Amino acid sequence: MNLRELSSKLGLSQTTVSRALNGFPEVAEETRARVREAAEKYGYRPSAAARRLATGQSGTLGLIFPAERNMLGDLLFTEFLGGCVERASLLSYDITLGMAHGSQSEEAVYRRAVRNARVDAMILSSPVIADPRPHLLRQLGMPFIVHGRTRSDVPYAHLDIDNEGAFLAAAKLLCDLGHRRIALINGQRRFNYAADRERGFRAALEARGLQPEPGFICEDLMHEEAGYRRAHQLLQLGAAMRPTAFLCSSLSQAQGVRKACTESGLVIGRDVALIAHDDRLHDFGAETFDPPLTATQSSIGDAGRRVVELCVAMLAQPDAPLPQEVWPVDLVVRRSTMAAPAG
Amino acid sequence: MNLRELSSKLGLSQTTVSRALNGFPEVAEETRARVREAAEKYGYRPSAAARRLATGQSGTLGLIFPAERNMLGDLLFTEFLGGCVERASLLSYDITLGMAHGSQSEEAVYRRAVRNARVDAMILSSPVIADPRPHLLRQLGMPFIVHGRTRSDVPYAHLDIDNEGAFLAAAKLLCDLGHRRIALINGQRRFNYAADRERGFRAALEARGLQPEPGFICEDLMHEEAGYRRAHQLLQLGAAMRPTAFLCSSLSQAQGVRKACTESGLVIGRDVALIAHDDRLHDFGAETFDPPLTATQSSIGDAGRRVVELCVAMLAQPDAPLPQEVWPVDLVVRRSTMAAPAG
DNA sequence: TCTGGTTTCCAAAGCGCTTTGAATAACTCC
DNA sequence: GGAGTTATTCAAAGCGCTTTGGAAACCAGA
Repeated sequence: MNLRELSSKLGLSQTTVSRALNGFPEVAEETRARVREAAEKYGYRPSAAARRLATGQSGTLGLIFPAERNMLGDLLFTEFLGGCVERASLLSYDITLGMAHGSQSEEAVYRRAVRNARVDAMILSSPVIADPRPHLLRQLGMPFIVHGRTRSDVPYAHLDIDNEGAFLAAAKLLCDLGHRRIALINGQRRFNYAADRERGFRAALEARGLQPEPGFICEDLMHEEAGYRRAHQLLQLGAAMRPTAFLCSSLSQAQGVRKACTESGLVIGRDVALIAHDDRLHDFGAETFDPPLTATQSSIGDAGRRVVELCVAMLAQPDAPLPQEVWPVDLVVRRSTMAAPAG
Repeated sequence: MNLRELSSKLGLSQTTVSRALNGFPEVAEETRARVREAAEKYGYRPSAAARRLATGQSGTLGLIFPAERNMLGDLLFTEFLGGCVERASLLSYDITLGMAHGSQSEEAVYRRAVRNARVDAMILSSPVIADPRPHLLRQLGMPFIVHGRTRSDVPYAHLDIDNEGAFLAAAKLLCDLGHRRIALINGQRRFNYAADRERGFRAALEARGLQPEPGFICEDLMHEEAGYRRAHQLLQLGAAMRPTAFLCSSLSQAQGVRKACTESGLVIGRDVALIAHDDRLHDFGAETFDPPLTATQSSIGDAGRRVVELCVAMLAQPDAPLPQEVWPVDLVVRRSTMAAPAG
């Protein structure tokens, strides 16, 4: 059942039927109701392909697999992706995935994706500090939005969380609890979010007149093993030198830290304070940690949903100013933080 | 630059240019070369939308997020998805993702995806034992291929690994090493792959004249914590009763088992034998386990790549018999298995 | 009754490709 | 040299929708 058949059944022109269905104002409400009813009755579904050809819009957003993959990174990506897909389907958009294969450079992947022109816009995730992709896409004329931020000399659409503010607040809290030797177990420094977190961390110490101890700022992957390894090493320093508090970039890292502490006979929330960033993965939250974890938290799934919303809005209003959102991050105090042990 | 412009520049008809570019035989090789060159020179890219409308094919495969999500489940899905996307892009296909949102039933998601008809075929992952989706899609006239198998009264396209054979072989190996008390830490039983593995496990014991001990067959999630919890519980049984060997459905579970063993003062490969299934995630393999793990292994990423190949082949030859592949699974013996301790 | 303004609907022109059915050119073979 | 092939190329008809530029119908006011 296509538009022509439907309109002939109704005794109306294709124009009118099309407009009735798409909510244009110049069709009488009564007619619209009749058309809607008939469309329902005959199970009419407009052809996506035809609409795409006619409008020049594909109704599709593109997302490229991050060039670097690792377990927890994948997990965060999946959660973000899930949010994107969910909201996109609500807005009648598709999400299609691209990926670098073999020897292809990331740039080539983006170029190809744009050339093939099967997407109306792209979503960029995991930007590094000076990410080349915004410049590239801008040059290629492809609308895009970044999940995160990066260095750029021109404005670009983005949604990010206030990583710097979050880690500033978390580190200040630790300082105010009397901690002087605080370790940061961060994500890999070349990613912008990790750089922001480090900056927040440093600023907090500085504001309290402290300096980070040498070796107390670590960058590593987002998994348990990394947290364990880093914490284990730092705890070897002996009671007078080792950190009394840890600030982690992910719950997984925090698990590793806890494990290392336990092995050293230290109890989180009594001997060692621990704060981590919690991305609110759907099956794993700081409140179910043992002990319940003080955390900076922000749902990465919500971010995916919002990114898609913004992206669609951007396409609808190409001349509107580029959306730029930075979400504040909650610091939720639970039982893993306490005053620094005396001495 | 579209087809009309290009062909007028060449002084050829659109037909000829189109055929030259798409490799039809009825165009002279010399003409084809000329056309190719001009296309390259002017950066001509055929419009996907127009092609879709003209051919009725969308050049897109659909994949729906598994209804149930959990960390390792997501990870396996991501790895599979990565394989799909990689191969699809090589074959000039797109992968679009769908997802259940909120109250929508899984069936509704599939129905909607089909109605919207934006995909040529769908890829089904994580089938349960009697999965309703093949029947549904068949009825809706949507081509599909299943990654895994399920109960069905009609043939359907699929690619699976021989889970039953793998666990049969693994369990036999353990029996032949003298183990009598072997525990199976499986995935959730309602998934077909888990049921297959259990069947293989039971068959191996039976073939050796053994019976599974009560409580030694567990089903659980695919993560470390589950492995730890199950193993910990079984190891409480005391030296004469507890398992001397474990067979796990994933490396993550195996990590948990190792942890539980260590806590009980047992060493893998000396006191307790351990075999796990290794899906060959790109950043985590049984050979880097400590100790290197005897494993049944099969790359889930390769499966994704192959599924896409088969799917595309199926679309190209709709009348060919449905592809049905079941891959044998290697059992690689490493250092985590040894003869059962005496007694 | 006529005018000017709304409201409602329509015919037709694309969008850029594939594909059908033919026409033309080039060869072969008697 | 003409009939019968074969190798090339082409014009035109879709694919199913959106959208432009009117046209028809209706209404109130003069």
